[in-house]
Amino acid sequence: MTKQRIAVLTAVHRHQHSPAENIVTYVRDELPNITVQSVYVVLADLTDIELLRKFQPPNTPALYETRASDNHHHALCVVCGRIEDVDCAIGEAPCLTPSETHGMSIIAADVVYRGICQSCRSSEEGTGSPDPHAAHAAPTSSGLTAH
Amino acid sequence: MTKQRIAVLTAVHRHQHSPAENIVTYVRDELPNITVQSVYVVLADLTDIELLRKFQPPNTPALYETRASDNHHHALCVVCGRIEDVDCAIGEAPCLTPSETHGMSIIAADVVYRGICQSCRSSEEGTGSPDPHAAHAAPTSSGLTAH
DNA sequence: ACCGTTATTCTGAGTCGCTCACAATAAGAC
DNA sequence: GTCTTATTGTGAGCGACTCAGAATAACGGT
Repeated sequence: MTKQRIAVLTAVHRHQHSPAENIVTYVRDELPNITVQSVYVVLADLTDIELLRKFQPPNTPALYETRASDNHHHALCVVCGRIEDVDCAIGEAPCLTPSETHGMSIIAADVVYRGICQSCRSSEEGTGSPDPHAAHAAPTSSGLTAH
Repeated sequence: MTKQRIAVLTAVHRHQHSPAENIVTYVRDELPNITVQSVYVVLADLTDIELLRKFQPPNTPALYETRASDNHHHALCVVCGRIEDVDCAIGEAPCLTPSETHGMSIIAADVVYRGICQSCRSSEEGTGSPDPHAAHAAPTSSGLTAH
């Protein structure tokens, strides 16, 4: 447990669902000389130890969070990219009973809900045709992962 | 509807869950001069039209399949990387009722079941400690996406 | 059939996110 | 306080994909 690891862990703890690149900037507040590669290594190590969980949505760098051991899921706003944690819907192991597993023994199910978050929905109501480009262009006050 | 697009479509149809790179080689049986970039463009176009569906598991290039309109899911063997289609378990829209959506209106749920397929399970039974490295190293007789 | 317009494909370079090999450094054990 | 091992830092490199722009091919009208 080095100071770099603790710094990365607290950075992720404070900024859930952050990509590695953001973690670097957060950690550099404390350790200005830490390198990008070290952060990648530390993130991978902590993920192996299951102190962190890595979440890889499409078209996005991998995001890290500290809720690692419980098997929760994620809701992803397709407009602004916001991500929220979602607990299992149906009991403990929700989607763990697929209809036909082709002989596979299932370990876990990763669920990604795609939807539109409240703020994006209200800002789209005024617009005649919603402009998905605005989402990627300007993450205004709250960045993609800062909420 | 050009011959390139038809060739790509049939290639994906014949080789479900194939990455773009493999599609290139398949298509080149018919159109030896097609370029990698064209295949990428065609795959993106066909995905937009919803003639294809793009599936992006972690640590793997994007895979394409022709079952595009139905919202089915995938089971992924964590040892050999084999992928099987899985229909919805609980009714029509299985995991579409998360416990707390944080104000998001959910459009769809993508589910990835992680497990171990039958052949990997039987080959691991002999081994004292299962060696996950072998998985990435040698996809033995059946390649990662050829099954 | 010919021509023009638009969509599709090709060429070649470039980007992003991440990984690798290896040297330098720091942390814990004796 | 040294020694050994784990952790960081350095710098290059890779895979998968994207982009800008030129060349080509597919329709639609005459």
